[in-house]
Amino acid sequence: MQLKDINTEEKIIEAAKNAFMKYGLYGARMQDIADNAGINKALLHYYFRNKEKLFDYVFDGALSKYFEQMLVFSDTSLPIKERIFKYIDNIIDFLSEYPQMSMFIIKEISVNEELFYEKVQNIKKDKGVHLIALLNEGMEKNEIPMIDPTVVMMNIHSLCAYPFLASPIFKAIEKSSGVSFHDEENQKLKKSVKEFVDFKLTLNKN
Amino acid sequence: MQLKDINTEEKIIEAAKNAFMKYGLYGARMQDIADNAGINKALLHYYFRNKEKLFDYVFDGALSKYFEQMLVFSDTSLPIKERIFKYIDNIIDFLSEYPQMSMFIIKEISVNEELFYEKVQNIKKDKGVHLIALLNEGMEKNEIPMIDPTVVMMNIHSLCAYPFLASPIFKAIEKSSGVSFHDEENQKLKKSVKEFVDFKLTLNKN
DNA sequence: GAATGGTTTAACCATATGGTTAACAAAAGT
DNA sequence: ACTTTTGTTAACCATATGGTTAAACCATTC
Repeated sequence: MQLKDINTEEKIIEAAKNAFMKYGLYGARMQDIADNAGINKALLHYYFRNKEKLFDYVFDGALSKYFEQMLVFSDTSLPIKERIFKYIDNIIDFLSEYPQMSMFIIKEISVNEELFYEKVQNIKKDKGVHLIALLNEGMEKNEIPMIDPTVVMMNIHSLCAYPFLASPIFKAIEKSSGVSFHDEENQKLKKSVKEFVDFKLTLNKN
Repeated sequence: MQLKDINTEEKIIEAAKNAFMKYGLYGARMQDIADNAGINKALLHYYFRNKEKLFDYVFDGALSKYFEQMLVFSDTSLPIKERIFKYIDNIIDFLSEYPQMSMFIIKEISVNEELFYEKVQNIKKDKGVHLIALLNEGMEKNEIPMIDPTVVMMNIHSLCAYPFLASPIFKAIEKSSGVSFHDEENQKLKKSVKEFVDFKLTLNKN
């Protein structure tokens, strides 16, 4: 029974994840989720009470996983740049495994920004420092050169995340076949982002 | 009458744009679109026949505008790097004016990648060269150093587009107040992307 | 004023949608 | 073996949804 219990709930979560990622909260259909989970629709309500709660559960899980990749920013045993490098490795590996994750988060933000902001404060309260704070710390400690932390923060996140979001755009527009994100492409992407970080954050350039 | 005719159609398109950008094809509601356009719902069908055709009209318009920003890649009166710089100016100005545009395109791709691919071929057939071809041309002409065109193409698009997509993420996660994209922020973003292009594409680095 | 073409409206339609309910089945507890 | 608890199902419900229809309205032309 316990095994069965977990299987039904997990089936629902998996199907819901796919549906919400693709169609969003308002576009996803409960009957479709049930069909894809191989269960009766009433079970969605038995386990998760309503559509919104199911969505919240799935979305909160996605956000938590996303923030986990940033924990390394707090790792004071590493120098600033190492932390950033490690984050780059983390986030690219993570997004390669869950390519839809950024899309999911970004899509839902555009629908309900205020709710998102609230969720982030709740989930993030114990998730360590952010990249801007880290960059500011690096400048104070003279570990990195003077830069605009906001712009560099945006640049780094952009370089890491956008390729996964825009992979189909690249395919269609640039007729590029090299954007399927296997290990080799991930390594290239990581390397290029780290080169950028070196370019921006190496002290001996000044 | 002609004036009146244009106004109703434009009202519909504007309201539809907002709704589809926010909720997608399946999440947006025709009654909401009509309400926000200040018209009777039956008019949506009178002018655009059905939801999908209305969506196609809006989405095709968005794609066309997006591709217009890339026309500069074909401008053979400019050296390679100038074309890329001009594209950076174009796309950042464009996305600053229509911040939801990338979101719209990316969101819909994730729902229907095949249809998107088809549309791109249709719309793009006379829209000039792409960035990868341009980078390859630059390397052949020895205007730029040897680079991986796919990776650099991804980097440039990422740096230009992601900040507009992820602005609310940055606000919530990084508690950054400097991500509202007025002229000053745009100039900073343009400058940082061009610095990256210089870093990657300047010959005397080799 | 009547005819014409275009625009707009309210009512209507068939189906879809998220959610509820009662009955039944299976598992756990005594 | 019986009772209680948990899980599942099919049917049902009230409302929402995209779309249709016929009539009314509007503006222009003759």
